[in-house]
Amino acid sequence: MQIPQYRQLYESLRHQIIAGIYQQDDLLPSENQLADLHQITRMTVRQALNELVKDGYIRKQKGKGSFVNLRRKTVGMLAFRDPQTGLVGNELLLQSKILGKPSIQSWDTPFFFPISEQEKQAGCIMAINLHSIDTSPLMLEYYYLPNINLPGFIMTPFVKESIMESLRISYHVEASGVEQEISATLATAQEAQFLQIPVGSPLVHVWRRYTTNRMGYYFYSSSFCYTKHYSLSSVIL
Amino acid sequence: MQIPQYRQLYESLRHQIIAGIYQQDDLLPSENQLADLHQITRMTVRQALNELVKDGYIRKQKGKGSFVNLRRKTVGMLAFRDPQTGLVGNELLLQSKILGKPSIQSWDTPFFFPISEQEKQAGCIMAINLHSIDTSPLMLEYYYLPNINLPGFIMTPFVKESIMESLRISYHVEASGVEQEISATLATAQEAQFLQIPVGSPLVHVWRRYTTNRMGYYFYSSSFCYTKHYSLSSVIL
DNA sequence: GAGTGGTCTAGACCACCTG
DNA sequence: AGGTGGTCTAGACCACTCG
Repeated sequence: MQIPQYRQLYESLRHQIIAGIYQQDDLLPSENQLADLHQITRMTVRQALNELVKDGYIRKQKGKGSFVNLRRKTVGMLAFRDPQTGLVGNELLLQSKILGKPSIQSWDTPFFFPISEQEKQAGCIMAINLHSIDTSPLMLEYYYLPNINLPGFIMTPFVKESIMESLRISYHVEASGVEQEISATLATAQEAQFLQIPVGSPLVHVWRRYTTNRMGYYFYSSSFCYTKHYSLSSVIL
Repeated sequence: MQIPQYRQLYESLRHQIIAGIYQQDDLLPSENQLADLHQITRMTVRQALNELVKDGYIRKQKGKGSFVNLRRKTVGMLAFRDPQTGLVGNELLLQSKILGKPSIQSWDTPFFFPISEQEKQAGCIMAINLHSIDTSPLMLEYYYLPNINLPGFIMTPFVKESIMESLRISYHVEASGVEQEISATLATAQEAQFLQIPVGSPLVHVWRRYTTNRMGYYFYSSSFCYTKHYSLSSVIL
């Protein structure tokens, strides 16, 4: 078996929800109906539906059924949101841009997160990403990648001007979880310059440590967010 | 059946993990062993273990087993953390205190979140909670509770000087999810006074909308966090 | 009363990991 | 080779919802 049956059903339903075939608060077929329809047992259907619940696509109610939920949880990532229009994340025209050339250097000591000996030996690829909406910068991100098994990273062109996308597409490294440390700071000269704001503006500072699909490989980021016009939103179940 | 068997096993294992009987990275008994031990089927054991995975108490690895994970995800809540010692949440001696008397008032207009007609009619219970570590204040929280089905709330003594605890113990209202909006601000005179910090200090400002186990009942909070010495941490899978 | 999701049983085969 | 977790089957009874 290549792809598990519950996964296929999950993807099928997920696709229909995203495509709008099932809409907000629509009632999905019952578990027994789905089981008959796909010629699988109800337990397998339940596994697919429970994954959809976990990922926020549907909600279940005993005695009634499974309903579509379009408000999805943002998995660890904070997404920008316009409090005026209510627009979130991808609905906004977010632009991403790599600043300068990524460089290989030694780790800052002390680094915010504890670094293993192997990571220290390997050195650190540092890259800077600036996210804007229209022409106004919102978030300045410093990425720190242990230089392990990423051949040619600093020479390879970036995908969609995004470090996360490049890791995913070019090296099949995907973030599977995030640990975040959040604080408030005042903009220094450098942050003020990149974000085109006055020195001393309040910024949300987020340190992140990403776990990945590559066992034992972590990477890190330090982000400065200007939240005067757009706040950071996250929905968690 | 009162309490499901998988829930009993979940609580039993969870208790043993918290109590330190199973420690970080310890190997739990295998699914088959747990099934034999508790005279239940493996599928029921798996449901218990999967809940533990979901709540971050253990991790599973195919071919090896289930391992204890003490780094738990903080469900929606941001927990304070001391970057020096690495202490998180309850390990720190966090003190909670209700400031003044809660009052029933009308909702601020406009309120940060959209308010339903029913919530507007009912009015709003406002209460202020201050969280400190030792004697230094860390977080100032304004709670906004729709005055629906909370008889005697403003007269009832609080449980552990905490609004969330009081809702849970006295009214069986429990938060099941959170939507957060995060921004950075500068401390006003009022925040500076409560938090005993200079006016103009950078603060993390968090607006929250809680979903609860009571269908259709939401409550809200607005928190100001002083992050100079302790950052806000959250781990999300 | 009929249908729904929640819980549970007693098996089975598989891919993965370790000795 | 033997044990582990991942997937799956074909049933069952229950509490809840609604007409």
